[in-house]
Amino acid sequence: MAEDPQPVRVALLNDYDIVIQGLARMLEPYRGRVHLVEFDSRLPVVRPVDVALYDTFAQDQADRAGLQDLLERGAADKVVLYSWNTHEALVEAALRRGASGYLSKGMSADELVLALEKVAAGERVTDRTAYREDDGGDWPGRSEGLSAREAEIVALITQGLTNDDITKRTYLSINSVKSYIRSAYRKIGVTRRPQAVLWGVRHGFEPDTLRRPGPDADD
Amino acid sequence: MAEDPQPVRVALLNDYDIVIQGLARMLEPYRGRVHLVEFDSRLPVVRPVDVALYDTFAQDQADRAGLQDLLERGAADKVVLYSWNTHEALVEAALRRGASGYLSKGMSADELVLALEKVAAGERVTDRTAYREDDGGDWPGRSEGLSAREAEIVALITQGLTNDDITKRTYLSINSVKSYIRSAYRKIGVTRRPQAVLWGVRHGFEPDTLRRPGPDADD
DNA sequence: GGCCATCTCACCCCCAGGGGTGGTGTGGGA
DNA sequence: TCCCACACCACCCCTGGGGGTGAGATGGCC
Repeated sequence: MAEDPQPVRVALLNDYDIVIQGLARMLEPYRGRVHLVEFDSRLPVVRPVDVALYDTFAQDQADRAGLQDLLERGAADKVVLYSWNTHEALVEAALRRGASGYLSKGMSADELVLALEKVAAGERVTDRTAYREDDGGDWPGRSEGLSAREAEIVALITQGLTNDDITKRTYLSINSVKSYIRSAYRKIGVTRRPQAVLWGVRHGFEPDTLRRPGPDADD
Repeated sequence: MAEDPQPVRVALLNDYDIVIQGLARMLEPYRGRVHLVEFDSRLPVVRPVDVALYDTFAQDQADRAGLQDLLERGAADKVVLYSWNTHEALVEAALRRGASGYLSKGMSADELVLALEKVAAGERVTDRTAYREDDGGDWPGRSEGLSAREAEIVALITQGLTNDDITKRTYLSINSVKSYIRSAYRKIGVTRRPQAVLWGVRHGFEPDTLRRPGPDADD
């Protein structure tokens, strides 16, 4: 490791600031190897970074979206997807669209940092470890008892998507989506979608539009 | 009129401040006869007034609600309903529940002021003039092209009510409710209820919780 | 081992909602 | 007179959504 003494400059991307904050907390112990330069929700990265880490919670899985839209010109040329959706087809689609890596949320923080370093060094890295909630990160609704998946479904409902839209966004079957809706509704105490939307609006499930410097920004 | 030189002290009540402001603008030219003392959204009247004028836009029509809950003890003992719902049964129910008057939004401002003066003088006043939008007042969504009735329906949707709930709140048939929904959705550019809820949240259709002194308050 | 949580999925049934069509009445403006 | 807007209503049909039941897999804890 002595051959790569420069920390990797990283931007964290997701539409929910709480998700970014959770990721930043996960990477906090590794600030000697990873510099957190910028956090962006629905805004492109403007500061120069080595890697943009895009958490796919409740948003495009990069199977359609243009990855280059995530970055201002010159900010970076490496985008890494960080997701719990690790279907092989999805991973391949993202790589075909120019992603420099596709990492599973099932990785430990240590593994994640190592993977970021590899990507910064020019490798293309993929990992499909099964996701488990113990592995760090944060999401809206966690303090209200929602699992990560339930929270993602509620976030997509709060964005106004139909169940069918949600199947396409999450790569789940309609039956799985309905199951998550059922369990989530029980936890948040609603029975109809308009109620769920209102609950989501009032509990931080609307996407943020926000750019913030990370602790290691040069500003 | 020389026999009643004291202006009537009035509080205006409705869950949407824009509705209160519209009503206040309507009464503005009559400030010599009507003192606007307090404006309350979802909070009880605390300042002493002669009459509390309760606009029923998108809320209980006082057919069930306790009118006394609208007032702090000692604030006033006269509540007047101001509504475009003028079914005879509804008027009677409200009077039975202690309302001191039931006034139609179809009245002119002049007529409204006269009626308030009568109520303050101890009379029980009812008016069932047919409603027309030209007659003053304001509502959320007006600048977006919604009629008063369409706006009320959208407000109730934004509050999370089902269509059946709305029939009970508005005294309309389910088919009328659906018709209003159709026309409102066309105007605001949505096709599903969750979208309508989000639109409503973003366009001032969530109820306010607010108490404000009127221009004539003694504070 | 059992239990629980989470993820994922299937199937059945019914309700809530929304598209469409059509209609009546009132009032105002050209 | 016609047209438009608004209020109000009916009926038809279909979609979107949500309740229920059941199942499988994994992992962690007692």
